[in-house]
Amino acid sequence: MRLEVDLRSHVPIYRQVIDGIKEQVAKGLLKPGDRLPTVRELAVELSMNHNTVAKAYQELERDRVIELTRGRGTFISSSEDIPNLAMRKLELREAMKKWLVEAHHLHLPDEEIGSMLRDVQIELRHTRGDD
Amino acid sequence: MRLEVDLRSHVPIYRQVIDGIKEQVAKGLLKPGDRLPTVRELAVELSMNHNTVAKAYQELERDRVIELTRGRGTFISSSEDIPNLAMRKLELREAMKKWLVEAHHLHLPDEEIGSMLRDVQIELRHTRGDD
Amino acid sequence: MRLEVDLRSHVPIYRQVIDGIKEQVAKGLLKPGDRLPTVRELAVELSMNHNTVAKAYQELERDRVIELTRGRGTFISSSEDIPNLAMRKLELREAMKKWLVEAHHLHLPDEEIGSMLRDVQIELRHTRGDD
Amino acid sequence: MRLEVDLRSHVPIYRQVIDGIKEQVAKGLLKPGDRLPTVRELAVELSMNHNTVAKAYQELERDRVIELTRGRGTFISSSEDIPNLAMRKLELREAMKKWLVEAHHLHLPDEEIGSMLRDVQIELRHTRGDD
DNA sequence: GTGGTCTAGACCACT
DNA sequence: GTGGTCTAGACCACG
Repeated sequence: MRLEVDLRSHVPIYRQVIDGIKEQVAKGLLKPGDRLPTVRELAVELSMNHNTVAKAYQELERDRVIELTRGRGTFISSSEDIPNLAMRKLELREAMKKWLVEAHHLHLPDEEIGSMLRDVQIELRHTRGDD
Repeated sequence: MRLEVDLRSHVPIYRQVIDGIKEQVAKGLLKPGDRLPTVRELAVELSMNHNTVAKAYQELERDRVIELTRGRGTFISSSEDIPNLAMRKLELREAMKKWLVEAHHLHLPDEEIGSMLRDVQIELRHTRGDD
Repeated sequence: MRLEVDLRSHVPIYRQVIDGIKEQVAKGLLKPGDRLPTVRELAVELSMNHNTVAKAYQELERDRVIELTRGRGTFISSSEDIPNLAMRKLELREAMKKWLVEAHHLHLPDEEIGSMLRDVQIELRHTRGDD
Repeated sequence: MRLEVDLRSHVPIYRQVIDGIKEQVAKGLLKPGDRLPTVRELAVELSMNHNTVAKAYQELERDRVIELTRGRGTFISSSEDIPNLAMRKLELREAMKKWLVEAHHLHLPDEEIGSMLRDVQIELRHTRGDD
């Protein structure tokens, strides 16, 4: 499950787990139907409490990224519907504004922002292998 | 000092103050040499604890966005050097990655990402008046 | 036995089986004396563990919806007596209160609640063919 | 805070807390802007762990019923927007269907359904005092 | 003093 | 053996 968790970070651990799994889905390393480790397996693997993993899994389920079933396990969702789409698009715009403001303070020219963005897109796609 | 602070947001208030001021600098509404309200003035204006404003000012000074001079006041910095440039570029890249991962989960096509980028850039520049 | 079971739902599978059969009885698709598949047949048909189906049948028998007779099979009950009637009416009232509270939080006006309720009644009756 | 929690019920405690608070809001006993007890106060009052109350509060915040702010407290929300409205309406319809199926199995005539509906609506409104 | 997170360890319902 | 819930008790960031 190659998840990196930084205990010193101020980002909550369960949040890092969520982000890591979402990233792997975006990269195509995890595909619909794939089974995730059990809550307790992943907890041991990442040396954390199972409640922390469970919290991450529950939020991922709310976002329809995964499907949790008692007694059966956890799977990457194939669901197409996206909860709260409109609100999340607004939040995405706000997030973009924040990093463009930061880029301005770093004196980054637009071309460098564009190329950095393309770089990261390629990094995400590369693993996916569909560029 | 038109700063909008949302108490309902989970983003800490001092962070919202920092982001708000950085955004106004990026937009050109605040220029090098401009004087900022004192900690206590701004605290009253935004109806918040002055410790909160002080914390925001301290972080802005650390980032060389503003300059605090005892007795004279607080001014937008004209300094050209950017502390921790390399590290902050890495963080920017990470922020972009997170953003793109979220965009993927919202099924945002590349064109929409591009147009959103141009939109927000224009929004930031518009106030600045240098497009 | 057109039963729809959603593994993603947090409603236990045996509960979904119970509700599905009760719904078919309410719709008149299953009538007193009709024979149900055996536990194992239904388990195969719905691709689930036979323990799960057995648990559903047991609860249905407790509620006198079906009758299990060893060796002969399982039939929709023609019994008129309703176990725990008083208690179940109280529970029904509680359930109604819960969805009225939810309706309030969705800002649904009373007329919409009423029309939604009539809609569902018609949906149930329609299959029954006695409107 | 007159919340009744039944430890013997199979409904999770945090869920009972959520439902209880939603009911009080629907009844008008809690109004926008009203302050709720702190997580720890309510935990003591209801003799449960503060984590359980926190979980309830967090879900209530996700549904925009309340607003949580670190260091300030918890308040009934005045927000008008309802997350996931469409999906929740569908769930409400499903709840009604289940309810009507159960009512059929209890041989409840339509008139009794209607009168029960009015009864419960009045019970909810009565405390609110706007009938 | 507020809510947020985390751990350790327990018990339960479901498959 | 799966996930879900709960308690007890700790520490942290925020205002």
